[in-house]
Amino acid sequence: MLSKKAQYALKALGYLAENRNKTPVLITTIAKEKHIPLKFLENILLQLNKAEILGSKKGKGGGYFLLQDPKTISIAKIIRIIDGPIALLPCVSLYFYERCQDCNEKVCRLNKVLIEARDAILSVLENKMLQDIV
Amino acid sequence: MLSKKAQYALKALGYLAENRNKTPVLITTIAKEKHIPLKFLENILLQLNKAEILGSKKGKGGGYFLLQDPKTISIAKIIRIIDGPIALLPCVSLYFYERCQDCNEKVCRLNKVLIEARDAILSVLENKMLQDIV
DNA sequence: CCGATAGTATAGTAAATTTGTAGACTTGCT
DNA sequence: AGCAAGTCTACAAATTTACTATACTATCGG
Repeated sequence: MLSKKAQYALKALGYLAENRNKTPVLITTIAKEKHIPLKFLENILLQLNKAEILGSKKGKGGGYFLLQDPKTISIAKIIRIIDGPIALLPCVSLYFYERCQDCNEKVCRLNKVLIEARDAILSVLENKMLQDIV
Repeated sequence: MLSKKAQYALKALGYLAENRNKTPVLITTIAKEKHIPLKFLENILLQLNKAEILGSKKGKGGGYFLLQDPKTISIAKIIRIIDGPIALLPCVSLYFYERCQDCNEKVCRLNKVLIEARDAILSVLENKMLQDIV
Protein backbone atom coordinates (compact mmCIF):
# COMPACT_ATOMS: atom_id res chain seq x y z
CA MET A 1 0.00 0.00 0.00
CA LEU A 2 1.06 3.57 -0.66
CA SER A 3 1.89 5.72 2.36
CA LYS A 4 0.12 9.02 3.01
CA LYS A 5 3.38 10.66 2.03
CA ALA A 6 3.29 9.09 -1.42
CA GLN A 7 -0.37 10.03 -1.84
CA TYR A 8 0.42 13.62 -0.90
CA ALA A 9 3.37 13.64 -3.28
CA LEU A 10 1.19 12.47 -6.16
CA LYS A 11 -1.45 15.09 -5.37
CA ALA A 12 1.12 17.85 -5.08
CA LEU A 13 2.83 16.86 -8.31
CA GLY A 14 -0.54 16.70 -10.00
CA TYR A 15 -1.22 20.24 -8.89
CA LEU A 16 2.17 21.41 -10.14
CA ALA A 17 1.57 19.69 -13.44
CA GLU A 18 -1.74 21.52 -13.85
CA ASN A 19 -0.11 24.84 -13.06
CA ARG A 20 2.86 24.51 -15.28
CA ASN A 21 4.09 27.40 -17.46
CA LYS A 22 3.01 29.78 -14.73
CA THR A 23 5.09 31.30 -11.97
CA PRO A 24 6.46 28.95 -9.28
CA VAL A 25 3.84 27.69 -6.85
CA LEU A 26 4.03 28.32 -3.10
CA ILE A 27 4.13 25.34 -0.73
CA THR A 28 1.37 27.10 1.17
CA THR A 29 -0.83 27.19 -1.91
CA ILE A 30 -0.41 23.49 -2.61
CA ALA A 31 -1.02 22.66 1.04
CA LYS A 32 -4.28 24.61 1.06
CA GLU A 33 -5.54 23.45 -2.31
CA LYS A 34 -4.78 19.80 -1.71
CA HIS A 35 -5.41 19.70 2.05
CA ILE A 36 -1.94 18.56 3.00
CA PRO A 37 -0.29 19.47 6.34
CA LEU A 38 2.12 22.28 5.52
CA LYS A 39 5.26 21.14 7.29
CA PHE A 40 4.80 17.58 6.09
CA LEU A 41 4.46 18.83 2.55
CA GLU A 42 7.67 20.84 2.92
CA ASN A 43 9.55 17.62 3.60
CA ILE A 44 7.93 15.86 0.69
CA LEU A 45 8.66 18.61 -1.81
CA LEU A 46 12.22 18.82 -0.56
CA GLN A 47 12.63 15.13 -1.21
CA LEU A 48 11.27 15.56 -4.74
CA ASN A 49 13.60 18.49 -5.19
CA LYS A 50 16.63 16.42 -4.18
CA ALA A 51 15.49 13.70 -6.56
CA GLU A 52 15.53 16.35 -9.28
CA ILE A 53 11.85 16.11 -10.05
CA LEU A 54 11.21 19.60 -8.75
CA GLY A 55 13.10 22.86 -8.94
CA SER A 56 12.68 25.68 -6.46
CA LYS A 57 13.14 29.38 -6.20
CA LYS A 58 13.56 31.25 -2.96
CA GLY A 59 12.37 34.70 -1.99
CA LYS A 60 9.48 36.73 -3.31
CA GLY A 61 7.92 35.24 -6.42
CA GLY A 62 9.52 31.94 -5.48
CA GLY A 63 8.06 28.47 -5.02
CA TYR A 64 8.27 25.04 -6.59
CA PHE A 65 7.96 23.95 -10.21
CA LEU A 66 8.38 20.79 -12.24
CA LEU A 67 11.79 20.31 -13.83
CA GLN A 68 10.54 17.84 -16.41
CA ASP A 69 7.58 17.45 -18.67
CA PRO A 70 4.76 15.59 -16.86
CA LYS A 71 4.70 13.26 -19.86
CA THR A 72 8.14 11.97 -18.90
CA ILE A 73 7.72 11.38 -15.16
CA SER A 74 6.37 7.90 -14.45
CA ILE A 75 4.19 7.04 -11.49
CA ALA A 76 6.68 4.28 -10.67
CA LYS A 77 9.46 6.83 -10.32
CA ILE A 78 7.47 9.00 -7.93
CA ILE A 79 6.48 6.04 -5.76
CA ARG A 80 10.08 4.87 -5.59
CA ILE A 81 11.36 8.26 -4.49
CA ILE A 82 8.86 8.50 -1.66
CA ASP A 83 8.07 4.94 -0.59
CA GLY A 84 10.99 2.95 -1.95
CA PRO A 85 10.54 -0.48 -3.53
CA ILE A 86 7.47 -1.41 -5.53
CA ALA A 87 8.34 -5.12 -5.50
CA LEU A 88 6.91 -7.39 -2.82
CA LEU A 89 10.32 -8.38 -1.43
CA PRO A 90 13.77 -6.78 -1.55
CA CYS A 91 15.15 -9.89 -3.25
CA VAL A 92 13.04 -9.13 -6.34
CA SER A 93 13.46 -5.36 -6.34
CA LEU A 94 15.16 -3.73 -9.32
CA TYR A 95 16.18 -0.51 -7.58
CA PHE A 96 16.35 -1.60 -3.93
CA TYR A 97 17.70 -5.13 -4.27
CA GLU A 98 18.86 -6.99 -1.19
CA ARG A 99 19.91 -10.59 -1.04
CA CYS A 100 17.59 -13.04 0.67
CA GLN A 101 18.70 -14.59 3.94
CA ASP A 102 17.44 -18.16 4.18
CA CYS A 103 16.87 -18.80 0.53
CA ASN A 104 18.81 -19.50 -2.60
CA GLU A 105 17.37 -17.21 -5.24
CA LYS A 106 18.53 -19.47 -8.03
CA VAL A 107 16.15 -22.21 -6.95
CA CYS A 108 13.56 -20.28 -4.92
CA ARG A 109 10.22 -20.63 -6.63
CA LEU A 110 8.65 -17.79 -4.68
CA ASN A 111 11.35 -15.56 -6.08
CA LYS A 112 10.24 -16.43 -9.59
CA VAL A 113 6.60 -15.71 -8.83
CA LEU A 114 7.37 -12.38 -7.22
CA ILE A 115 9.51 -11.33 -10.15
CA GLU A 116 6.55 -12.02 -12.40
CA ALA A 117 4.32 -10.00 -10.11
CA ARG A 118 6.80 -7.14 -10.08
CA ASP A 119 7.06 -7.10 -13.85
CA ALA A 120 3.29 -7.11 -14.15
CA ILE A 121 2.75 -4.12 -11.88
CA LEU A 122 5.70 -2.26 -13.38
CA SER A 123 4.32 -2.74 -16.87
CA VAL A 124 1.59 -0.38 -15.71
CA LEU A 125 3.38 1.98 -13.33
CA GLU A 126 6.41 2.58 -15.56
CA ASN A 127 4.17 3.48 -18.47
CA LYS A 128 1.68 5.69 -16.72
CA MET A 129 2.97 9.20 -16.40
CA LEU A 130 2.23 12.16 -14.18
CA GLN A 131 0.38 13.57 -17.19
CA ASP A 132 -2.01 10.63 -16.99
CA ILE A 133 -3.27 11.48 -13.51
CA VAL A 134 -4.07 15.20 -13.82
CA MET B 1 6.15 -5.06 0.50
CA LEU B 2 5.26 -8.29 2.22
CA SER B 3 5.54 -8.38 6.00
CA LYS B 4 7.73 -10.91 7.78
CA LYS B 5 4.52 -12.54 8.86
CA ALA B 6 3.43 -13.11 5.28
CA GLN B 7 6.85 -14.45 4.36
CA TYR B 8 6.73 -16.86 7.28
CA ALA B 9 3.22 -17.89 6.30
CA LEU B 10 4.32 -18.69 2.76
CA LYS B 11 7.30 -20.68 4.01
CA ALA B 12 5.22 -22.60 6.51
CA LEU B 13 2.55 -23.38 3.93
CA GLY B 14 5.24 -24.46 1.52
CA TYR B 15 6.54 -26.88 4.09
CA LEU B 16 3.06 -28.23 4.76
CA ALA B 17 2.48 -28.64 1.04
CA GLU B 18 5.68 -30.67 0.73
CA ASN B 19 4.69 -32.88 3.63
CA ARG B 20 1.16 -33.54 2.60
CA ASN B 21 -0.37 -37.02 2.81
CA LYS B 22 1.69 -37.62 5.90
CA THR B 23 0.69 -37.26 9.52
CA PRO B 24 -0.05 -33.72 10.79
CA VAL B 25 3.06 -31.58 11.23
CA LEU B 26 4.03 -30.04 14.58
CA ILE B 27 4.37 -26.25 14.86
CA THR B 28 7.73 -26.94 16.48
CA THR B 29 8.90 -28.87 13.44
CA ILE B 30 7.94 -26.12 11.02
CA ALA B 31 9.53 -23.48 13.25
CA LYS B 32 12.82 -25.40 13.35
CA GLU B 33 12.93 -26.35 9.69
CA LYS B 34 12.03 -22.89 8.42
CA HIS B 35 13.74 -20.81 11.15
CA ILE B 36 10.61 -19.07 12.32
CA PRO B 37 10.12 -17.87 15.94
CA LEU B 38 7.85 -20.48 17.52
CA LYS B 39 5.28 -18.28 19.24
CA PHE B 40 5.05 -15.99 16.22
CA LEU B 41 4.43 -18.99 14.03
CA GLU B 42 1.68 -20.19 16.37
CA ASN B 43 -0.20 -16.96 15.71
CA ILE B 44 0.28 -17.22 11.98
CA LEU B 45 -0.89 -20.81 11.75
CA LEU B 46 -3.88 -20.01 13.91
CA GLN B 47 -4.82 -17.24 11.51
CA LEU B 48 -4.53 -19.61 8.57
CA ASN B 49 -6.60 -22.12 10.49
CA LYS B 50 -9.37 -19.58 11.05
CA ALA B 51 -9.25 -18.71 7.37
CA GLU B 52 -9.85 -22.38 6.68
CA ILE B 53 -6.61 -22.91 4.87
CA LEU B 54 -5.27 -25.18 7.58
CA GLY B 55 -6.81 -27.86 9.75
CA SER B 56 -5.40 -28.90 13.10
CA LYS B 57 -5.41 -31.82 15.42
CA LYS B 58 -4.71 -31.62 19.13
CA GLY B 59 -3.02 -34.11 21.42
CA LYS B 60 -0.45 -36.76 20.60
CA GLY B 61 0.00 -37.29 16.89
CA GLY B 62 -1.56 -33.88 16.31
CA GLY B 63 -0.36 -30.87 14.37
CA TYR B 64 -1.32 -28.84 11.35
CA PHE B 65 -2.21 -29.90 7.81
CA LEU B 66 -3.52 -28.32 4.62
CA LEU B 67 -7.28 -28.48 4.14
CA GLN B 68 -7.11 -27.94 0.40
CA ASP B 69 -4.99 -29.08 -2.48
CA PRO B 70 -1.94 -26.79 -2.90
CA LYS B 71 -2.98 -26.46 -6.55
CA THR B 72 -6.09 -24.57 -5.45
CA ILE B 73 -4.64 -22.09 -2.95
CA SER B 74 -3.48 -18.92 -4.67
CA ILE B 75 -0.60 -16.78 -3.47
CA ALA B 76 -2.98 -13.82 -3.58
CA LYS B 77 -5.28 -15.50 -1.10
CA ILE B 78 -2.48 -16.19 1.35
CA ILE B 79 -1.17 -12.63 1.16
CA ARG B 80 -4.67 -11.24 1.74
CA ILE B 81 -5.23 -13.38 4.82
CA ILE B 82 -2.01 -12.26 6.42
CA ASP B 83 -1.25 -8.77 5.11
CA GLY B 84 -4.61 -7.59 3.84
CA PRO B 85 -4.96 -5.60 0.62
CA ILE B 86 -2.73 -6.19 -2.38
CA ALA B 87 -3.88 -3.00 -4.10
CA LEU B 88 -1.92 0.21 -3.64
CA LEU B 89 -4.83 2.10 -2.07
CA PRO B 90 -8.01 1.01 -0.27
CA CYS B 91 -10.11 2.82 -2.89
CA VAL B 92 -8.95 0.33 -5.53
CA SER B 93 -9.00 -2.80 -3.38
CA LEU B 94 -11.35 -5.61 -4.33
CA TYR B 95 -11.53 -7.26 -0.90
CA PHE B 96 -10.71 -4.36 1.41
CA TYR B 97 -12.41 -1.48 -0.36
CA GLU B 98 -12.77 1.86 1.40
CA ARG B 99 -14.05 5.05 -0.13
CA CYS B 100 -11.55 7.82 -0.79
CA GLN B 101 -11.76 11.00 1.26
CA ASP B 102 -10.81 14.00 -0.87
CA CYS B 103 -11.41 12.50 -4.25
CA ASN B 104 -14.25 11.56 -6.50
CA GLU B 105 -13.46 8.08 -7.76
CA LYS B 106 -15.60 8.53 -10.84
CA VAL B 107 -13.26 11.21 -12.18
CA CYS B 108 -10.03 10.46 -10.31
CA ARG B 109 -7.38 9.54 -12.86
CA LEU B 110 -5.05 8.07 -10.24
CA ASN B 111 -7.84 5.68 -9.33
CA LYS B 112 -7.91 4.40 -12.90
CA VAL B 113 -4.16 3.89 -12.98
CA LEU B 114 -4.10 2.05 -9.68
CA ILE B 115 -6.93 -0.23 -10.78
CA GLU B 116 -4.84 -1.14 -13.82
CA ALA B 117 -1.85 -1.78 -11.56
CA ARG B 118 -3.95 -3.92 -9.25
CA ASP B 119 -5.31 -5.98 -12.12
CA ALA B 120 -1.82 -6.48 -13.48
CA ILE B 121 -0.36 -7.80 -10.25
CA LEU B 122 -3.44 -9.90 -9.54
CA SER B 123 -3.20 -11.51 -12.96
CA VAL B 124 -0.06 -13.10 -11.57
CA LEU B 125 -0.85 -13.62 -7.90
CA GLU B 126 -4.33 -15.05 -8.43
CA ASN B 127 -2.98 -17.59 -10.88
CA LYS B 128 0.12 -18.71 -9.06
CA MET B 129 -0.69 -21.36 -6.53
CA LEU B 130 0.93 -22.70 -3.40
CA GLN B 131 1.92 -25.66 -5.57
CA ASP B 132 4.00 -23.30 -7.70
CA ILE B 133 6.30 -22.23 -4.88
CA VAL B 134 7.31 -25.55 -3.35
C1' DC C 1 22.08 46.72 2.62
C1' DC C 2 17.84 45.72 5.07
C1' DG C 3 13.80 43.35 5.83
C1' DA C 4 10.29 40.51 4.18
C1' DT C 5 9.52 36.36 1.61
C1' DA C 6 10.10 31.73 0.71
C1' DG C 7 12.59 27.47 0.55
C1' DT C 8 16.30 24.27 3.37
C1' DA C 9 17.75 21.42 6.99
C1' DT C 10 17.63 18.75 10.98
C1' DA C 11 15.78 17.03 14.84
C1' DG C 12 12.09 15.73 17.62
C1' DT C 13 7.57 13.46 18.92
C1' DA C 14 3.14 10.96 19.12
C1' DA C 15 0.56 7.32 17.22
C1' DA C 16 0.28 3.22 14.77
C1' DT C 17 2.05 -1.02 13.13
C1' DT C 18 5.10 -4.83 13.11
C1' DT C 19 7.46 -8.38 15.27
C1' DG C 20 7.81 -11.19 18.77
C1' DT C 21 6.86 -13.13 23.84
C1' DA C 22 4.39 -15.05 28.02
C1' DG C 23 1.32 -17.65 30.27
C1' DA C 24 -2.80 -19.76 31.16
C1' DC C 25 -6.34 -22.63 28.90
C1' DT C 26 -8.65 -26.35 26.13
C1' DT C 27 -8.89 -30.53 23.79
C1' DG C 28 -7.72 -35.20 22.55
C1' DC C 29 -5.32 -39.43 23.22
C1' DT C 30 -3.69 -43.46 25.89
C1' DA D 1 -5.17 -39.24 35.21
C1' DG D 2 -1.65 -37.16 32.70
C1' DC D 3 0.85 -35.77 28.84
C1' DA D 4 0.86 -33.80 24.23
C1' DA D 5 -0.50 -30.68 21.35
C1' DG D 6 -3.01 -26.57 19.61
C1' DT D 7 -5.85 -22.04 21.33
C1' DC D 8 -6.45 -17.64 23.20
C1' DT D 9 -5.43 -13.19 25.13
C1' DA D 10 -2.65 -9.83 26.41
C1' DC D 11 1.47 -7.65 26.53
C1' DA D 12 6.05 -5.46 25.04
C1' DA D 13 9.90 -4.00 22.23
C1' DA D 14 11.24 -2.16 17.90
C1' DT D 15 10.28 0.17 13.89
C1' DT D 16 7.82 3.08 10.84
C1' DT D 17 4.62 6.67 9.79
C1' DA D 18 2.80 11.07 10.02
C1' DC D 19 3.47 15.20 11.54
C1' DT D 20 5.75 19.48 14.16
C1' DA D 21 9.31 22.82 15.72
C1' DT D 22 12.94 25.60 15.17
C1' DA D 23 16.59 27.65 13.23
C1' DC D 24 19.00 28.69 8.96
C1' DT D 25 19.88 30.36 4.11
C1' DA D 26 18.90 32.48 -0.28
C1' DT D 27 16.46 35.98 -3.09
C1' DC D 28 14.18 40.16 -4.20
C1' DG D 29 12.34 44.94 -3.84
C1' DG D 30 13.27 49.35 -2.28
